[in-house]
Amino acid sequence: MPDSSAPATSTSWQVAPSRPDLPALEREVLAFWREHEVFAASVEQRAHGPVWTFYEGPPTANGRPGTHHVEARVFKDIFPRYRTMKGYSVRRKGGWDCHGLPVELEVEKELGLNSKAEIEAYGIEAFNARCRESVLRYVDAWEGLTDRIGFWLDTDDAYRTMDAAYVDSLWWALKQLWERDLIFEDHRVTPYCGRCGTGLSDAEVAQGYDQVVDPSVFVRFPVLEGPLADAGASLLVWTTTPWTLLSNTACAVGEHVTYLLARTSAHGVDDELLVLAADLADRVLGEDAYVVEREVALDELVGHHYRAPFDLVPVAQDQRYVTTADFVTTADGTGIVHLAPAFGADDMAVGRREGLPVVNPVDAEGRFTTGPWQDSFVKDADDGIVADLRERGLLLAATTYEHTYPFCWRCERPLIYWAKPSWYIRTTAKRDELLANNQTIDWHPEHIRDGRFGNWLENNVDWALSRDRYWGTPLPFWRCTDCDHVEVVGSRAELSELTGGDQSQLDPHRPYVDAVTFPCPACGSRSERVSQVADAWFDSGGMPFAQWGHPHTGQEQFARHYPADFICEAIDQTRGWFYSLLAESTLLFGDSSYRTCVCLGHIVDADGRKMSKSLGNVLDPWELIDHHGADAIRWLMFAEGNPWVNRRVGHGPLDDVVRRFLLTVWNTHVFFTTYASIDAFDLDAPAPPVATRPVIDRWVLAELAALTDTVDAALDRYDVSTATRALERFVDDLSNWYVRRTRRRFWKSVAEDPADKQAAYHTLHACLTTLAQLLAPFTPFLAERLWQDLNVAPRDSDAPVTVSVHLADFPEAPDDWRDDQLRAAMATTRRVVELGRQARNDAAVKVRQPLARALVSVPSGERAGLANLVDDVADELNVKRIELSDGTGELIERSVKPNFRALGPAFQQRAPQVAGALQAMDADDAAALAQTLTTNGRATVTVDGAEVEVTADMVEIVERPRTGWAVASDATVSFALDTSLTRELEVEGAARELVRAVNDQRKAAGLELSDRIELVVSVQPDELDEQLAAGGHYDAVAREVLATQVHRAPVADGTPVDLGELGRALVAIRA
RNA sequence: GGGCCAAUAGCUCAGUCCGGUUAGAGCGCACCCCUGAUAAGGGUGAGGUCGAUGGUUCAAGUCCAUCUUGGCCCA
Repeated sequence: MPDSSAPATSTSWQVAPSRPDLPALEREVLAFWREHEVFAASVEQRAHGPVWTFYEGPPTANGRPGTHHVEARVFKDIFPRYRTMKGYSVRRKGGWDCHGLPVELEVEKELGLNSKAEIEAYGIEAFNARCRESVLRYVDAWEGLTDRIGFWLDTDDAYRTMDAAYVDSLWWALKQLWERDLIFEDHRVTPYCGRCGTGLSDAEVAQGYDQVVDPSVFVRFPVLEGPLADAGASLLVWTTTPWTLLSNTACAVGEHVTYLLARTSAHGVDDELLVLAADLADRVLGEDAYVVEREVALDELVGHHYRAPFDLVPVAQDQRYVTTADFVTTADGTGIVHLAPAFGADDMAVGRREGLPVVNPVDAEGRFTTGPWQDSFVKDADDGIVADLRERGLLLAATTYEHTYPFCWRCERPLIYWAKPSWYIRTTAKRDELLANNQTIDWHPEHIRDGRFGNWLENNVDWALSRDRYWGTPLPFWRCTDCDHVEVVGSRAELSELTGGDQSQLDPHRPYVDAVTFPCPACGSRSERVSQVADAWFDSGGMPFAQWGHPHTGQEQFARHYPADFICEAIDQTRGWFYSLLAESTLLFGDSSYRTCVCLGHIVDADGRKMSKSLGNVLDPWELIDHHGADAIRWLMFAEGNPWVNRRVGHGPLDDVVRRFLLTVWNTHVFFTTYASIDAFDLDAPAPPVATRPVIDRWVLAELAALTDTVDAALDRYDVSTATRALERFVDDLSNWYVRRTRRRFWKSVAEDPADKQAAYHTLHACLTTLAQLLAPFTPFLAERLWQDLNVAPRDSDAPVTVSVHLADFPEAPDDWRDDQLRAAMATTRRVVELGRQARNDAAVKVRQPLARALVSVPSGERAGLANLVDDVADELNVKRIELSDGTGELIERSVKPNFRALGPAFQQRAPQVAGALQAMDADDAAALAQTLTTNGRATVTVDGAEVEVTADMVEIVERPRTGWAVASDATVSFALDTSLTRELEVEGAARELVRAVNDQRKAAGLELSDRIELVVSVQPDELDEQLAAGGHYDAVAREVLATQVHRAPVADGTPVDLGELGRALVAIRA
């Protein structure tokens, strides 16, 4: 890297190495950024620009970052970089999510602890200290990776959800919610491990499902009221958890289920009457083993009481009645569902609606607290319970049922669903606002809004806020031990007032905060903090205000940075951070805390499989970066597929990116710096006005202008796919058309045409510098290196030196670059060249062999544009003269191609017939039609005996050469090549052959591009030698191969050159 | 069981919002060309029932309905 602190001189072109070590190059760039504090400067420079806000969704730093984290982090980087270059003030405050069960579990594992009891025995103070330490342990690893992938994030200024000021803010928020009556306490059914004494998170439960065989029992619940009772009927109820029958408080039927009264003697009781779902009677009672007495209407069931199988736990008999629930189906069981609100989330929901009691005879270890099975683990009591039911004649049948059931991932014991007292946020009260605010968010992809996220909001349930854990934001709820008055504390300052002591230095974590008590404001008795901590999602959802300590501190920052213009996370955050952010901002501030949200898909391996430890296909991001470089990974993430579908990452795809894209950019760059260095190209030399430059220069600048517009517009709407596709396309155009076509302008000597050479240098330089700017948000390392090498810093001492591309503005193309007509014309030209190559190939005539002429036909609309570019076609194809058909020549045959877009609407049902008639025209008719359309703009055509009128836009006249030449055509363009050779052409071809041979030798001899040589050549037969000399071809060869002298003399050590039928030569070079 | 997404060449993906008559690219494969960007470049070829069925339409990869398969989320 050139030392950019020293002003570059006009001749100090650093020649880029042709085989770059991209990771090493990136490390140099990182050092450069560090040394010049480029990140800070890029923010500082825009300090007075309009504010554009990004919120960092805080990762949990208690484990090493993986490749999937790289994905999110490069997307979090690209848009802030882009906005910064567009002049916005973009602060990138980092953040770390510090609390939560995963952290605790990690520490438990380290300490060998297995239950809450063991944690408490170990001591909450020491345990939480370990948690704090554990969270910070990997911050270094995260910061290292963040830095290495070029994610510019201010980690020095990062917020941490465990900081006291952050917790203070959350307390404020909770107090706000409490004062608005949006917080309440109720029972919550959670998956629970009795042995570990802890509830499990959904994620934990998800990893512990197993196939089990459970009891499947059908139980009679005698009806106590109404005609069914008079007839002696029983409800038939099914369960796979007999132990919950002790807590039965109601039964549920489905509103859309048909029930019937069945009479059967097949199950141990003669002539008994049972109520069950019609659809299930065959399956449960056995086909032909019952008779249908009648259908049972829903209102014969709903509201009627029954006798529950157990009465061990006191329940008002009034509670045991039938109600409805929408989750009742006829997929399993009997269509009548037994409800035990303490042990099922659905049951609890119905129970809450009906005001049913929570009957819970089970202790925190999962054992019965009462009855004959007291002290048994509930699942172990199932057999006894079933036996008891059988004895009492209540059991109709007992079989087994195989299904998946959750187990504790830690101790492998079956989980139970168990009601615990919990604190809730009443989000359901604000459901309509949540839905309305969701509509204001610009989702990418769009379908998240009304799909996954919208549906989730539609079915909103109250947010279960509390966790019975240790390492989290303690709920600031103090409850009076006497009168149960709850006081919610909004900050440590408030706590100071309440306690009458200074709590400003209090660590607001357990156990310290648990020790703080104060006199109950209601009765003066003693208030103690409730034991729970907050769901860690509440922490991260509060980051818009809590990261600044708002409202206790940082109110201005909060006002300046609320809401976020942009957030970005993987799609699994819909119910996580995306929700907690929206819920908290809606409840607290009434709006959404983010305007745009980009949801990313997941990263999968090169074979499309999920990365998992068990498959052994987890990719260490460092391994990928060290091998391919960060830019390669970044480009892969941006360019490969859609951001929101799963993307494949691996060595193969990364190799591809490097070869196909990064090295193509690099090779072009190498090409430029190589020649700029040889020629000591002076950037300060006045650039020829664009309008005066050769057409190929104007073309590439027109493409560059279009590219700039495309990338700008795409990034503005968060569309990286369009942007990367356009960039790949341009790089290919630049490398494989512009440079290919202009190569010789760089290596020919300055004296030949100084202005042309200046134009070429300035044009390619503009392309590369603009490309560097456009690439800066995508591949910041490569872009920086290009920028540095290209000496873009102005050298007159007054101008400020733009030391980094990341301090530059996002490019805007000057108007004099734009030329869409030229772009279209060049597209046609390239198509013509393609066909020309095909024609040469088919005729087996080498491109080195000059040919006299070719005839080209294109649609009339493209003729004018192509006319300006035929020289390029001639040169590229090594044809002396390209004749462009003017549509009238004898050699042209015409046919008609219908344009359905215009024909369809005009002729409707008859369109196919009209099209058919047009296509069927012979060459003469087509020529006549073309003539009429050209003069009148309309013409009549006979279709099925009737005349119809067609207009010029309905047909395309296609021309094809009518020669015996080598022809290649596509739908609308034809290329006919005259392959006949004259002696002159053959001799010229021989000269070209010599040039190639000499250049081969130059290369073999390891000569530099600019080294001069002397050439010794001996051509046989003499006649050919004479003709080469007479035609001036030896002079031409000398110019091409930089030979100062050409000796036509015998060479003993010469290399033979086969000139085909013309003869042969021996050549040798002398340095 | 519900919701969302996906399905186009051997592989990875564009194209679908806004319908238009030879469905593209890259990689891979085969053959050929080029040889001063060369770990490149160019040409040709093989390879497609655009997941299935039905519908709308003059016209469907594209719009509608149903279904199949896979993925994610929820239950």
